[in-house]
Amino acid sequence: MSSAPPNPNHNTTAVSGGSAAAVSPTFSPLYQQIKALITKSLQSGEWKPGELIPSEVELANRFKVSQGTVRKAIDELAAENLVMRKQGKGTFVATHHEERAQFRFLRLMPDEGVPHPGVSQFIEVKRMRAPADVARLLDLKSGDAVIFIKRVQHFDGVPTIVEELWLPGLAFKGLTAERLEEYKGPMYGLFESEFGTRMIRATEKIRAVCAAEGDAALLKVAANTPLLASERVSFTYGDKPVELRRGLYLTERHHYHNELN
Amino acid sequence: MSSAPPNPNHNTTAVSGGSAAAVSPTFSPLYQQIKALITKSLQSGEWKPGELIPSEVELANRFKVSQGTVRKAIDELAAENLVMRKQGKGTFVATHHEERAQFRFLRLMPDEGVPHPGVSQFIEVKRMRAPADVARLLDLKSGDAVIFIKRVQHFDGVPTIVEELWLPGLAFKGLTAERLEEYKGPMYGLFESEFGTRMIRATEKIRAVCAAEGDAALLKVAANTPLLASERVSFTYGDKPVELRRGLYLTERHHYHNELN
DNA sequence: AAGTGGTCTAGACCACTTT
DNA sequence: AAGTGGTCTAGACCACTTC
Repeated sequence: MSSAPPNPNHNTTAVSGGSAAAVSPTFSPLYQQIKALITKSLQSGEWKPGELIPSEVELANRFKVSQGTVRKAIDELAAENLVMRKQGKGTFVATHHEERAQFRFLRLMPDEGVPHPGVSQFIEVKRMRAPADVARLLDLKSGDAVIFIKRVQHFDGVPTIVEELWLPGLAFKGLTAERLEEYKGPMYGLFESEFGTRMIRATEKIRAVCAAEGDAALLKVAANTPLLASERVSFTYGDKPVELRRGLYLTERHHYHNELN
Repeated sequence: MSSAPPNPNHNTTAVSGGSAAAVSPTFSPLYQQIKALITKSLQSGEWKPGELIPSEVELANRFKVSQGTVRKAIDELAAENLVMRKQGKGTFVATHHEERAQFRFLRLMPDEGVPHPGVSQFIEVKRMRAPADVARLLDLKSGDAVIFIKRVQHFDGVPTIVEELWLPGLAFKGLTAERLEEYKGPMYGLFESEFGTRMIRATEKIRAVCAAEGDAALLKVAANTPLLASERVSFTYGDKPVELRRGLYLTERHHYHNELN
């Protein structure tokens, strides 16, 4: 048989995405363009958390590139925990409804034994106007509507975390104390399923502080007990901040675990 | 011209490494075997930190595999920060003598401004016998010789970190207070250059504690000031623990920064 | 011009899962 | 048997660096 002609389809041209809109004139590698297109479909909800995305072969046909190029794009998405590959089955959209995803953001581990989910006690849930510092971190305007949540988390019956959360009011319309109370599982699962907002990345600042009287009472410890103070900002697709969480961790029977690579 | 015959060189056979000793009968993917061979050369010091390793083409010839397979092996080593690729130049053994490597393990950042290296004040350097807890973490026997170092680090003239280190005596023979004092730059650079021990990974446990009187005095703060307590174990090739570091961080003008992905 | 890593393609076969 | 991701090969050209 005769060989296929060499195909000089190189990266000075943007991908021609079937009938999709032409890609804007960025001249990044093809696989990065493909990655961006797939990310767009994830963001738009075309493929929902937990679902199977099209196979590599199908995506390669759709985008008119080789399977290897699609593979490299998906490899990076898998490395960023946006999708999960399962040999023989396919590639799935990542979800917070997973054993493994549970402890990706909460790094507080028990000194003894294996980590297991805590029990939430909601102290306060209300709508309010964003203070300046909250607005800045969430990329909102000062005074924009936000939802404020305060809760205590118990592990083995011991109150261990007291935390305050701020969420953009617009994206979390309809989030009430009742919804929170009745929901089983981690809050990120609720945010993902009910509000279509998936946290994919976060930055955290940690300090040591002394427990103020109110927080000490909630944690049932003496005032001035040393606590870990964490300020975490979580981001969804497009590096958009969508949650501010300020937590106080009691580290007498727990520690914050980190891997440095 | 005639085409080259398809080459059914598949992964049920171990790599035949030229004149090197035959690989033990593990049946992992070829690129993992190549990765292990390259790691071995890194560990043995065949290529030293900062040096250029052989090109992908040369390694492919040496190991009798395709360039793509070598590439995949090196890709993973680069992701683990064992080597660094530079387009057009080659692949280099990672080193702690690098701007970028400086803040890979020390995550304490100033609240304002950019991070810059601290100034060390050595309090104590001595040889001693490993207490049980230190021995356990360093994978030594209780009573084995270790080197103990206590120092304070100052940032902008402000004492901010007091830390104690334990190193296996065997690997760090000849490490004295004088060597430490005269050495410019981060300790990991010294360990790498002078003792051939390169830290490649670490695990850290963090808690909040109250400053004891001695530590408070060193940091020039009131006793009972809340401090971040970090216990870090660093590992070299082969997941061998080679450093235990217990630090107390003053987090009044600094914070511990973490990225959650 | 030559050498390096970076991208892209095409095709083969393997390992795993489902039908 | 068919479909999926996983591995491996071979060859082409690009981008960057050095000579």
